[in-house]
Amino acid sequence: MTERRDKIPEYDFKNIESKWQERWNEQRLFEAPAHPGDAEKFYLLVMFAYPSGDMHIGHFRNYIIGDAVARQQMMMGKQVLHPYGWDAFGLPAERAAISRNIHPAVWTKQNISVSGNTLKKTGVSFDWSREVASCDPEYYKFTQWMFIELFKKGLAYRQRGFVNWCPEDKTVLANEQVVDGRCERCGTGVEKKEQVQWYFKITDYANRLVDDLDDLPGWPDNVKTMQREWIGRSYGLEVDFTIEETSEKLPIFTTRPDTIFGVTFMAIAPESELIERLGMDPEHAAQVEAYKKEVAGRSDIDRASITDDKDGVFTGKYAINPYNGERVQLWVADYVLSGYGTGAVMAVPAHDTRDFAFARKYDIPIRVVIHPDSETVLDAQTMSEAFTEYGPMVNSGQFDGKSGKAATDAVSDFAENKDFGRRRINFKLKDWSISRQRYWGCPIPIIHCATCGEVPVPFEDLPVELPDVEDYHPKGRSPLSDVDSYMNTTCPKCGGEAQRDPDTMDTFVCSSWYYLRYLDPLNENEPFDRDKANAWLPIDLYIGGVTHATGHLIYFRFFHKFLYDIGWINSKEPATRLFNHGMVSDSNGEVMSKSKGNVVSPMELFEEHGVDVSRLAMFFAAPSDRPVGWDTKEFVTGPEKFVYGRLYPMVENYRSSDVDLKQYFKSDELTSDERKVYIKLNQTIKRVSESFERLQFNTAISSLMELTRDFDAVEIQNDHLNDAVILKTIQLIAPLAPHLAEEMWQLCGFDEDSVFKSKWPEYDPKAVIGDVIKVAIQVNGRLRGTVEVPVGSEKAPVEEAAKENEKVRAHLDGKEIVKVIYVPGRLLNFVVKG
RNA sequence: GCGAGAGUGGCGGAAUUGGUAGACGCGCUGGAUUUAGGAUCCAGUUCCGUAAGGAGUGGGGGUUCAAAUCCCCCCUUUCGCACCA
Repeated sequence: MTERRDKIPEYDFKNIESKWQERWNEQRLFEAPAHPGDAEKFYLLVMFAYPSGDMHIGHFRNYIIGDAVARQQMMMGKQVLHPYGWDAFGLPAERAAISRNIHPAVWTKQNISVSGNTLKKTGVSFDWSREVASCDPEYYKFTQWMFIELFKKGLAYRQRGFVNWCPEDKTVLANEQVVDGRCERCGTGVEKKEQVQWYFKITDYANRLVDDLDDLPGWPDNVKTMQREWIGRSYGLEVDFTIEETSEKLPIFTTRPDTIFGVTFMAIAPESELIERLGMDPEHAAQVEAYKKEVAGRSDIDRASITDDKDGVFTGKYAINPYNGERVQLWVADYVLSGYGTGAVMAVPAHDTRDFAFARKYDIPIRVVIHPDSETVLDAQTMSEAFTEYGPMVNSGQFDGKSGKAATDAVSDFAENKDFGRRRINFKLKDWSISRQRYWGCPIPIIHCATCGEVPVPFEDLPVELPDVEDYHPKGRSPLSDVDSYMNTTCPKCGGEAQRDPDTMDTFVCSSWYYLRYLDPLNENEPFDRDKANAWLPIDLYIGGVTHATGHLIYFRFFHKFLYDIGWINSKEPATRLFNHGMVSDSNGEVMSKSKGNVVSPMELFEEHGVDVSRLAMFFAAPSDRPVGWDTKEFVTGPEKFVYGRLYPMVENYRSSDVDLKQYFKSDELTSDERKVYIKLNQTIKRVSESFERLQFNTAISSLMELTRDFDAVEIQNDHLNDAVILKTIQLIAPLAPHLAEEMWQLCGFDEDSVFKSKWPEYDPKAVIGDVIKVAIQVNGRLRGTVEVPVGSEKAPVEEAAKENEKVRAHLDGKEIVKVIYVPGRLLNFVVKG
């Protein structure tokens, strides 16, 4: 090995990496044209990142996965678009800046530069000419444009309502940003607060967001399931009950109309305005008031944890069931959510778990109206839990005997005919709250005028620039509201004195359309040119973490559909294939964090082992969708030996035979060793190509290791074959170890053209199976030996050969052969008796 | 609690989707080289057994000539949802 290394220049990764990075840059190898042209297009997108201090090893993994795909697609002849940018507005940047006492703008800019440098050092094939940062006025000008377009269509509206308030960050959070009742960012318990907020009416798109998931076969099922559940569509019936004395209607939503004769009480949410209009007597009114106060003091965390213990208070009032005219008690109960359905429920203790618990606690009657089947009879007195399945209706007058869908339909039809009810679809998904009372975000482009109301800023005046303020600290109201020069303006409509909206937008708004801006990043007049955008859309592969399943990935589909509706793009879904990469943790499976001191920086890795060895090590550690517990020594050793001991030294063996890479070799022109290597080569091409389709680069690398090992083990006389193996190996490894491959490619004499301009190898279909094949011989399903037979052998000769085998014979002796099963090219199984 | 996924050597992980389980790599053992260490190379490495042979893909059952792979029950684990009427 040492003698070999003397002949070729040592692999000096530092110089070689920067050499090729410079060259790619000069040649603009990764810059995509405005239109893909005649070649098939491939839009590869990795989720852009928030620019924190520096790149994490998890980012490193994410980007090299995309990079490998991009480079291979390029070699497959596609016109690839692989852009990158920065999700630069938002709370984390602002909080970090505050703790360092640096202005968020300065801090963000610094970090974009630091992270950008690290990224450039990894040699990822991003088209940097399309780089965007969501905090640039040229970018957020069009975030504001998006807002106004939504506003014009009535899909952006302002409303007073209960919001999730994080007392630590002093801002409102979207439902998606509240996890287990806590702020996703800082972990503080979220409070309910009433406030005027801007909302995007994403619920208008709820049906399509669910239905169109069926048109996304390239999305992982778990993400689609999560989105379906998050949107939470349910079909049911809205029925108007009536409040006894006031005759006010009390609509409720139910998915179980077939249980409506079992209603024994009603419950309304403590937040419901209806409570005030009930006309309760003073005693009950006081109890209800006390209960409301108590509930208001409960945090979301408490509410979530008391799932078993339901409580509530009786109002002293009654409601009438329109089906049977019965009067039932009306309660106020915490377990009724004000934000879902009508904020009131009909309670059927016999057939609903929650109602059952409540009824038992407060001694409310339980009435059975569904039986499991016609034989089994339930007894309300002795039931230990609610029966929540479908079955024939009983005690339900004219509906008795009907069950399941027929029952639901009959009961629903009845209500619709009598006009006291209607079929309805309800969603768990709520409108997207986007106002943030923070400084570092995209200003909301609305002017509040006393006479004209909410007036959008005219396009000519966009962007509404975020003013440079002294004090950007959060104080519970937007810091912008204290900046008079910003707030005071004139109404674009009437010219009178008016005020700007003081809030900024949730960063998820900024990240909902960035993939479109990449398609025309310098356009000053439009968010993007329609032709350019449609030429590249949809995204062919979108790579990112599962964490965004119910947040970003729903918002971004919503935006895409909206833009489709208003005629800006002609695809209904933004991305045809989604890939979730696995996370990187430390070797104990723990998240890397500065406080634990277990952070592995990609830069350290590059310094010590070079970018390409680091890449190979990461790829080799696990398939891309699985988590990796990173251990530098364990993971790097193998790939490093492979590169220095086997792969790179191949170049020294190159014979400059001027081989045509399209040439296939015929059996009779090769020795048997050569034939073996040729077959191995083609099997490897096949396996590596398949590995790329599944993004399973670990198996790609292992087959390349096998190929180089087998190649080293034999003497190759045929110069063309020798060189073909070397060149194709370089091509196959190129997307995974790009600098190394370029260097080797050049050492083999390809001075002019990048290996990425060469054509991805195709395998010789006649050479993926050897001429001779090993067939396993089993007796009663257990392996007793193997025989070598020519490819395509019939059963009889294989059976003959098998019987020659001593061990096999030993197991056949004295037994009766009942059956012989032959799987051509695989195995032969004797089934024996006795 | 509900839903989805996963469980294969000491470790990361393979297995053409029902057909020779453990590819490839790490680690380990022995040997070669070396003043020594490191590095490198060769051989071995699922477990029990000197061997013949047997057992073996979380556990138990089943289908099949043949199961890591398909079916049923259970255990463990990861993730998501968690009063959605």
